[in-house]
Formats: sequence, structure tokens, C-alpha cells
Amino acid sequence: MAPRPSRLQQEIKQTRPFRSVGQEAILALFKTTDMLRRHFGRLVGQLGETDELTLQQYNVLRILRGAGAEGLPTLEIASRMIEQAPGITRLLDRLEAKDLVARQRCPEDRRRVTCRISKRGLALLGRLDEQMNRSDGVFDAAISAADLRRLVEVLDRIRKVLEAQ
Amino acid sequence: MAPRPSRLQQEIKQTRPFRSVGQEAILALFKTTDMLRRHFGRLVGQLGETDELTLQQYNVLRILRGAGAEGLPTLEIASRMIEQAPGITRLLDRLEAKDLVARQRCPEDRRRVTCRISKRGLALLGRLDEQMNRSDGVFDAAISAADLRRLVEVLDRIRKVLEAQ
DNA sequence: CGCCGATACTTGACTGATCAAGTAACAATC
DNA sequence: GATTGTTACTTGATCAGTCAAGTATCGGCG
Repeated sequence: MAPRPSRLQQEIKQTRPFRSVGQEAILALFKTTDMLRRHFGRLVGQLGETDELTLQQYNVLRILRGAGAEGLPTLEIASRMIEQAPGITRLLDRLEAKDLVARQRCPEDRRRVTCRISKRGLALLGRLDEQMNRSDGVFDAAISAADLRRLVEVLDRIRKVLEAQ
Repeated sequence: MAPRPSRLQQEIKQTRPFRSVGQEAILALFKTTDMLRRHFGRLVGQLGETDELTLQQYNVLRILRGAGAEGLPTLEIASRMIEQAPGITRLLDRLEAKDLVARQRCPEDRRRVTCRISKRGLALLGRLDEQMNRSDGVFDAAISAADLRRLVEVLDRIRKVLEAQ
């Protein structure tokens, strides 16, 4: 139990040790994910012209590409998103304005709005795929598959704890 | 290498397996941290009256409490934050408006603005301490210290990779 | 058929985040 | 002591996120 200052502690210039490993883990999660958000946010946010996306918008396009030609209703998209997005309507407004998705009121149930990715949207994702795969690959290269799998497993458990709260 | 669908995959209703463990790990990080943000955001955001804080504001108050009576200059606060905050000036504006911090131009170097936590700020943090510790403790209880330490260690490595990019 | 609750969004108002450009003060150099 | 560069913010404009309240539609039930 050597009280050597952790890497994170130095990063945020904290002098006192963390109250618990749990607290350190939570702060490390925030910090790491913030860096990841910025990293991937830069990738999708610097596409030149007016094609810039936010990570959330990118995520929606990915979901719609996965859904194929039938598309998906608005709230179904929301439920599949990685990060919760209460502003899904306006997010789709912006994607529609950029002509990256098309929306159409569903004839069978007129409450629903079916969303589909457009050709422009598909082309844009295509341009990003290579970069994104390369970026994911950086982690596969730097960290062993076993460690990554353990990471995924612990995160699963954390989410389970949170859901139980 | 059984291709059984992972928990995360079910959560986001994805049909195809992930391209790589790295990708799954990244998505799991986003999802888990989003849930953590909401969880702790609720704690600091529901204090009744007009004392609601955002997580970032809470983080700033914690940093200022740690700094003590001398306080800290604005950008020094920014550099200590867990999540990067380019809008630090306005964040402090809001805290000052709520009388949770006080600001004062530094006499030795008039470019600097020294920020200090106020009595009201300290009292507010005091009200939150117990809840926050209890929340951190949930993870200590649900996940072994060894696992949490491994988690922290892998996250350190991920940040190191990101910095090298 | 008409009403009631539920579903699927939509809109408004407001707060917060981001980027770029600007200002003021200090530090170093000529 | 004027100039140039750097530091430490500050401000403006714009966009995204959040919560609450509203609207349209559907599916049952009497």
C-alpha cells in the first residue's frame, strides 16, 4: 500500500490521495472519456466544407446505416444511441438540413417519423470509415485484447450497478 | 472466440459484432461514462432552491476548496479540471453570480484573476460530501479493489496512447 | 361512436459548450 | 523607453443539450 501519487493525481495536480479506488476510477473514467470524445470529435468535426459532424450526429448516421433501407423511427434511434440524447428531434433536424438523412411520416402509424440515411450520408460515413477503424486499431495495438476484454467486462458491471441505483 | 452477442451489443441493439475489442471498449467507455455523468449530475443538480450545480461547476468548487485560502488563478483551475473546459471564464461567472466563489484581480500580476471559494460554496460542498462519498462507495462495494485498480491502470494507458497521437 | 390514456414526437425557453478574435498586462530585447 | 512577443484572460457569435409543456395520432373500452 505505498501511497505513491498516481498518474491521474499528477495530471490534475491533486495533492491529497483519493478517498477510495472507486473515486479514482470514476475520475479516471471521466478524464479518459473526455479525451476520447475530443479525439474522435476532431475526426468527425474536421471534414472540411460544411460536412462537420458532432459525435452524436455521427452515431446517428452509423445507426441509420446499420438499419438499412427501411430506416428507423425517431425514438428507436434514440434508444440505440450510446449516449442518451433527449434532443434527438433537433439533432435529426440538423442532419436533415445537411441532407444527410431523410424523414418521412409513417403511413401505417402517422405518429411515427421514419428516418433514413441519404446517399450523401452514406458517402460521408464512407469517407470516415477508414480513419475511424485506424483510430480504433491504435488501442488494439497498444493494449492487449485480454486487457481490453477485462475493461469491457468491468464497465459492464459498473453499468449494472448504476442501473440498480 | 464464441460470437455470442455482448451485453453492450444488446444494450444498443446492434446486430453485427463489433469490428474489434478496441471499438467495443471505446463504446463501452462512452456509454458507462455517460451514465456516470447523469448519475452524479443528478446528485449535484438537485439541491433544491437555486443551488443547482453542473458537474463541472462542482469540480471547480472542489478544486478551489482543495486550494484553500490563497485561491487559484483562472487558468490554473482550468488545467486541473477533469474534463477540459474552454468556457472556464463563464463557468466562474455563473459561480460568482451564485456567490459560491469570489474573484479578485491579482495585485502582483494584474493579468491574473485569483478565484477563491466562498463560505456559501464551502457550505454547499459540505452538504454534498456525504452523498458523494456514499456514491463512490457503491463501486467499492460492487467491484473488487483489484479490479478497480486494474481499470485505473488500463485507463492510464489509454490516455497515454491518446496523448501520443 | 366518443372519450380516455398512451405513444411518438415537437416546440419553446433556457443553460451550457465551443471556437475565434480581442484586450490588457507583463517580460525581454534593442 | 519603445517594440515585440507572450500570457491570462474576456467577449461575441453560434451551436448543442436539457427540461417542461404541447400536439397529433392511435388503440382500446363502454
